[in-house]
Amino acid sequence: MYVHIDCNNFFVSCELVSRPELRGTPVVVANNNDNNGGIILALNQEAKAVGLQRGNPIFQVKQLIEQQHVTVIDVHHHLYHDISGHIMEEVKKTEMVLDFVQYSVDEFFGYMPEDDPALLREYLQQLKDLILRKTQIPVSCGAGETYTLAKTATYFAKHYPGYKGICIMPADKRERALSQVAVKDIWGIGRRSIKQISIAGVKTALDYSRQPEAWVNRLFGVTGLRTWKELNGTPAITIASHEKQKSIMYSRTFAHMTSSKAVLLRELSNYASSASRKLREQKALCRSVTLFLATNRHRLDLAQYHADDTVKMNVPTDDSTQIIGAINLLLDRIYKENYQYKQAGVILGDLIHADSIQLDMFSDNQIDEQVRQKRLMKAIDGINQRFGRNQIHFAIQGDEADTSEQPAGFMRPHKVEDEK
DNA sequence: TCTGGGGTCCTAGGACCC
DNA sequence: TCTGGGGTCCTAGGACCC
Repeated sequence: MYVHIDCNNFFVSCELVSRPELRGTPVVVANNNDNNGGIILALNQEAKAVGLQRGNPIFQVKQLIEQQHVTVIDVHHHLYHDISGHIMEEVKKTEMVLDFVQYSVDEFFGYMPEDDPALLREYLQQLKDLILRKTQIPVSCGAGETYTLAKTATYFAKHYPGYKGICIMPADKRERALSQVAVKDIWGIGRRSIKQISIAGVKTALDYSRQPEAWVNRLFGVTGLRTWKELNGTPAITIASHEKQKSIMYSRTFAHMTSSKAVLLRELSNYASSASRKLREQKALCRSVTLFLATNRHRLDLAQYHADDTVKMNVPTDDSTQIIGAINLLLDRIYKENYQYKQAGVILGDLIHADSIQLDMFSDNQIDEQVRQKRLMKAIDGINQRFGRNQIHFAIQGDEADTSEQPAGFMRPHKVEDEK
């Protein structure tokens, strides 16, 4: 059967690893917390119990947070990325799950060549225990005949305490289970489709699965059809592995708006640097670099401007120097003065696996140059891994480069010249 | 005046997911 | 005052080709 593993309240669970004293108290993770801005990105059961919800803007629930003594923690995306990778490794090492792939930062899919519900439950319990022991992250697990059914099983595991975090949904229990899932809770049926679905009197996942194929196809196209097949026990969805990822994005909403080109360039150079590092981690190369800028869409009193542009790379690259260079060029092309920018980002697209590059396409000089650059990138990544993120970086990234993960007591270099 | 029948590739926008 | 940061796939329409 297909299996699905979902981390519980993932961002908060990650933060609680280093702050165990907060266990049992309401905790939320939010972005741009220092500015009192931002929204709730994740929360634990205790925080849900006092009435908070994912997506609440902090300023709207300020009072509730103070009254209920809720701890608000700033988001640390790379911590979650690292812990996620750790879980991935630990599960892979057991060799209990085939085709184990990461679906999102807190979710995994795989396949277990086993039909017996009792045995499956036992295996998943072993994995759940292992993950908790090795990473201190609690997870919920589901198993079913397809990815969609496995994920639905996890939904039961999370919502009904009786399952104790693990739910197996064999074929003979499928219809009964689906009759208890509202159609809005089906994976693949979004908000926009719900209206049309309710008009037809479809209320549960079972109702949906029993609609005629032609009806599903007409209203929701091939994607709706795939979900329909999966609910009926026929695998129709593939989960792409990490190696086949098609783009890498790095973007941020600023705590404070800026119209300064210099500030944007510094920020974007940092994003380009982080995105390039991710690229190298995945052993991938990009063939296009995109930059986008946006003003604050909530500020209707201010002039609005959204822009993006892309450059194609002549030679596929994972080189920070080249990617930062492209960003420089793109910013020149789309930057306009007199706008208050709130958000900006970098997208590396058209990814290919590094092995597939053909070196003999280039002249000897280019190969020399490429080899030198590769060594440089490797050295930079090595130093940063050892001494802390962004300890060594490009001058254009500025001295305010992300310092959030530096080991305590380690001094940053003061002069840009030193870093060369 | 009348204006084919095929194909590919690219892009923008929409819908979905976490 | 203050409203996230990632991703995927599908479709329609335009440019271009024979």
